[in-house]
Amino acid sequence: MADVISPEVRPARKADAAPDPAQRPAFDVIELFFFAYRDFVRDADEALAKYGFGRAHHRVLHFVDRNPGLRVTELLDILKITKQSLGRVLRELVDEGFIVQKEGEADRRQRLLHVTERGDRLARELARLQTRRVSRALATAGAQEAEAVRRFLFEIIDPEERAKVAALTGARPPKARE
Amino acid sequence: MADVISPEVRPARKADAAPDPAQRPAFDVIELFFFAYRDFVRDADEALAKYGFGRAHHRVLHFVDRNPGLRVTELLDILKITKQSLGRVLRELVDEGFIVQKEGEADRRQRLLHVTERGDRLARELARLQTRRVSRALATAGAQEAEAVRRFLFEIIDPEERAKVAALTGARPPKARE
DNA sequence: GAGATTACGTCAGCCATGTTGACTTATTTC
DNA sequence: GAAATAAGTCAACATGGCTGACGTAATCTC
Repeated sequence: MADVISPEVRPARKADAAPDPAQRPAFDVIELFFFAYRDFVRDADEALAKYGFGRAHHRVLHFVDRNPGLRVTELLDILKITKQSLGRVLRELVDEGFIVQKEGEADRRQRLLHVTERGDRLARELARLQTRRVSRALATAGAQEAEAVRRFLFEIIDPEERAKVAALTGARPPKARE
Repeated sequence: MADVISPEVRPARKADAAPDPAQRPAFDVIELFFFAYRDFVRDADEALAKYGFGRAHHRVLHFVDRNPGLRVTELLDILKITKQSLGRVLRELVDEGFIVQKEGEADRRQRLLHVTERGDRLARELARLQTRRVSRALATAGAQEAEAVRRFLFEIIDPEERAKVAALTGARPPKARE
């Protein structure tokens, strides 16, 4: 391999110091976010592997556990994936007895999603693992700092999505903090 | 489909209120983290699509841009993926002229990674998009609150990884805050 | 009551990005 | 000179996204 060394080289590094601090790239937060998320999902991934499940199953199980009677359409809107993608993982969760679908009483087209006892156990075990990590990370934070973390995460979310997320998580509604 | 309604139903919801608040599941933070990350990567994903690139390319480009002369082994350790996975993505970035590899001077086995002018431009454009989102989210936060966010993200990371991340991001070193 | 719409499911095929395992080449280290 | 290291590559496979096209049952609307 003779052409490994290319004549085209990287220009000298630009100084990180831009005039306006708001315009200086937030490299630190960007990278921390990447590393934090990478490790955040790891606990659950390992636990899920025992069941032959993946991250996609976790998400479905989690939101169904937290929102019993959830409609399929609502779940699609939460996860922002297609019906076909959801279909696969949902079928597996139903087949393995973690989720059941109950016909809607008012609207019999609906297949309202509920976890089984088994599904509830797994969902809570996964939540426990992630809670342990979150609790440790917030252990040294005061109430105000913990609230600052929640607010930061909330405001990273697309503005049009916030009302929905607030309703789901119990976070304060958007714009309600002035 | 006659067996939609299963006899197995979900048990009555357990109250969220556990005795010890540290043991109560941190559903809010868990869910906010999921939604925040989902939207955080979206800006860049859209920009990358124009080049036929994906998230994997972004990660490589980002860390090479930030760490000129990075060794392949180091990059693998940062991304926590296999050599084969990286290989594909890296080859594409090299082929399209975003990254060049330079033989190490001290150790000629090394293929030190550098971005090209073009790679630098794209990396910075992507960083700009994510910085915009981060800046908005931190706009109402004070210095102490912004620091609380960084600390939270840092402490979500696996303890054994923190020293490395601190070195990369310039975050304060682990345990250095007492 | 007929027709449009909605809720849900499914078949088929494709793509991006991860994995394991085996092996090669060049170079450095001991 | 042998062993270890840095990097690359081939092949095969899994997961979880996607699009497009359809089907069925139920509800809504006029």
